Amino acid sequence: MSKITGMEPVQEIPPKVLLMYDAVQQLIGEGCSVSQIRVSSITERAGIGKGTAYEYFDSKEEILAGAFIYYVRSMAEEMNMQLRPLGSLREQINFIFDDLDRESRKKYCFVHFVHEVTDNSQFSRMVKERLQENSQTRNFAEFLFGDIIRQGIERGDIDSDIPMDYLIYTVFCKVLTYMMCICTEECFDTDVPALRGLIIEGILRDMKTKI
Amino acid sequence: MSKITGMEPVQEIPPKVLLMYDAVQQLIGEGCSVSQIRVSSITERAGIGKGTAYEYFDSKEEILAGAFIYYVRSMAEEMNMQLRPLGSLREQINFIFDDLDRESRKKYCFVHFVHEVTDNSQFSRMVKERLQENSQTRNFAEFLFGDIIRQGIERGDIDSDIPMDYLIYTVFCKVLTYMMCICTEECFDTDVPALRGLIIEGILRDMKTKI
Amino acid sequence: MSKITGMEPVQEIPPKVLLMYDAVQQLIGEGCSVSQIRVSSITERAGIGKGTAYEYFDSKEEILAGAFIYYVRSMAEEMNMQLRPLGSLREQINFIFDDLDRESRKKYCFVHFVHEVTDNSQFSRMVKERLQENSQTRNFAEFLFGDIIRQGIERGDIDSDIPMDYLIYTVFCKVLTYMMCICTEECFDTDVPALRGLIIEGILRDMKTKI
Amino acid sequence: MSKITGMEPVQEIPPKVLLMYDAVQQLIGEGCSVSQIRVSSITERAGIGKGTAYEYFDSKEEILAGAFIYYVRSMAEEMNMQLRPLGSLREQINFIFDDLDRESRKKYCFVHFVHEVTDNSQFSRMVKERLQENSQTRNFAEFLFGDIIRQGIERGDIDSDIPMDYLIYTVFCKVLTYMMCICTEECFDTDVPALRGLIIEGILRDMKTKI
DNA sequence: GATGAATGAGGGTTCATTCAT
DNA sequence: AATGAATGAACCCTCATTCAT
Repeated sequence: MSKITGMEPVQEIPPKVLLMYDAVQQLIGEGCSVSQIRVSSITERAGIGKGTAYEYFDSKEEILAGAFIYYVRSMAEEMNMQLRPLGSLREQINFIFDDLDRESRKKYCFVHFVHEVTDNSQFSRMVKERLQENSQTRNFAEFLFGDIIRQGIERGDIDSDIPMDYLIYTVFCKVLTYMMCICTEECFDTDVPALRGLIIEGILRDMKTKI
Repeated sequence: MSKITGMEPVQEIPPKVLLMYDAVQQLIGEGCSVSQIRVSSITERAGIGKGTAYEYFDSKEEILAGAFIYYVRSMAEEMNMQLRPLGSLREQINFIFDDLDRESRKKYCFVHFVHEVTDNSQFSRMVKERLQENSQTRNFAEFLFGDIIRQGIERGDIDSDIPMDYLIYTVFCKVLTYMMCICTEECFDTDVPALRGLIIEGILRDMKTKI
Repeated sequence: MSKITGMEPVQEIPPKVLLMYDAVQQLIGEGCSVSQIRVSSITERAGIGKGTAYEYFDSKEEILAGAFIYYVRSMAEEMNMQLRPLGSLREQINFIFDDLDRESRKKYCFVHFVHEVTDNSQFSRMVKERLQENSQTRNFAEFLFGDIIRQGIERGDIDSDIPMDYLIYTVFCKVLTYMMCICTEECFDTDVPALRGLIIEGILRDMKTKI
Repeated sequence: MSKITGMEPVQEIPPKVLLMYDAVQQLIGEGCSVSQIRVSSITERAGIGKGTAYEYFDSKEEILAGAFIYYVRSMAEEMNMQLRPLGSLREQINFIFDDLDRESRKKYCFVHFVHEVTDNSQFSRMVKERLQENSQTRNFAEFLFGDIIRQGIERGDIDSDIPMDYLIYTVFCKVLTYMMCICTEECFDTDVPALRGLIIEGILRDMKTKI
């Protein structure tokens, strides 16, 4: 049987695979680095047999790739669903930040996903290629934020003269900045709410400023 | 004997330990993920015996922690040495970006370092705490960019009303964004030079804009 | 339900079991060593479900035992059918050798069968005992070659003073010699046709020579 | 470090590797089929750690290949050492048969070795090629019996007009036949001593008979 | 009777760590 | 101090077997 890649339509993903994806997210959220994730910890969390993992995937690496790809896809979809109804870019960014505040698992998964696609490992390349092959978007930042930026342009919140790539990377970068603040706040006792305000103002300014 | 922590004064670091640090940087630069780095590959690169690694460090994790900490320390020192003489923040940022363009090893090491300090793993916490304990700076972003920002404020390039944390995180994340662009350009055919210009303008604007 | 042993009368063997026996022969003929044969590869070849195998057999070992036993039984029967009409021992041996030349699958199956009954493993013992229990012959060499030797004695081709065991082992050994030649000819570029002639002359001489 | 192949000069074989070779021979002699031999059972017998096996060999298959090759090499060497002083081919064959009678381990190892080189598996091919590459002999039968046959020709025991290949295969297969008799005697109550006599006479006759 | 998804015991292999030299 | 052969715990993966459908 052909194996799972992570690009399957959501409704076609077998339930046990969804349980595995969720287990990976839990483990990442709890601070396991990718190398510390064991196949057995995934299957135990998922409540399935170890052998079952290999019914759906060829290797541990494939499991992780599938889980990561599924994570970005569902994050992108979720954002589009929840953000579209909101009336302004400011509200949308606030919603994203609230979401990250609420669910630390999401935060760590996002950070990990960024790690996976920015190092130059074999695994990284594989995940990026697979994501690209099967979607219309050119990069994963566009995958995540392309829609709300296009909306913002239509709405007039965003200056249409600014190159799309810059807009996307700017939003991506500011979101990442906020995430770094909240990821390291216990260590570096940062005044997170203050920075949050500044970050949001920064985004809005960048989106409106002609170059 | 007490072991190496990565915080030793540079002149007190044994030559074999420096060889090991360099080996780690080489491996990261070549696309090894941290989990793929073996103690044996480090010692082979360093041209020393495997047992020797354990004369200086208690475990593989300590080796990596030492190498990472040394990397940030020497990057910070190097930046301060080379950037101080430059006359403006713009020139300083350009110098940093040129440096990253030139040496892909630095780029990947930096990205990896960021990974290590933004996930919530045991290892990450240990590295962050050790860096904090032994330096006057509050977080690693300040460790890297604190000096040039303070210089910019003195010089008048940067608005002194903006909170220090915001300035630091902004520079840090813009630099990170640029690195992500160049790390993923083979995959996502991004127009890197164009983005570079926009990112630099963005930094300068963020540094000058009263909130 | 009582399971298949390999000793069933041919017409009582269920069709799916025959498909499995054939699959085993195919796999052996293709160079799979017994340890490399998987239950799943047998059932896939046979075009049946994996679970079905366990309707007929208790274990993988039983499947292989059944297949081996069936193989020798049908080989013996086939030889007797085809060899009896031939007029001389020489013609009969030539027929056997032609047959082995034609079908490499037979050759490898025969070699494998010999392996199975000459090592001193548990499996080997089981196969030998089962074959003995259910046939009148005293050993598998007699099982295969007993009939043509008895024919040869009646016909006068073979000296009746020579002990039966010796006659049987001699034929067996010479057939095995020929098989070793053709099994290793690619490796050792042997002049097979020349050796074939010598081997046949050797058999005929051994069968006629008083001791 | 480059790994062990089984073709190393005897004095260069590390002691732990010799212990492993011996363990393999013990296990085979006790009736383990090759597939039943575990790396852990080899290392336990050898009294070494499991990891140590992989210091010397790349895989379990390599361990077995090395052990088999070493077995044939030392068998050949031993035979040449012990058989050369004997005055006639008859005495030499008798010596071989006595040896096999005495040490059942040798018998089973020999039979197993023959299995390994007569099936058409990947492993078989590898062992044969390796043996051929590194020795002057053309095939493994010559490897074992070439010397005593050449001696016999010089001495006049063997007719020099008979093709070498035939002589070699004949001796080889008669020896194999004897081994099969003694390997299966518990099962098939054969009169082994009687057969032994006949087999030896058969060999001598085959060696002297012009074609 | 037939199936194949699910299982988990068990094996091969890796690699951080030790320790005798 | 330096070494690297030896180790064995731990992990990935396979595959014979089961059982609900």
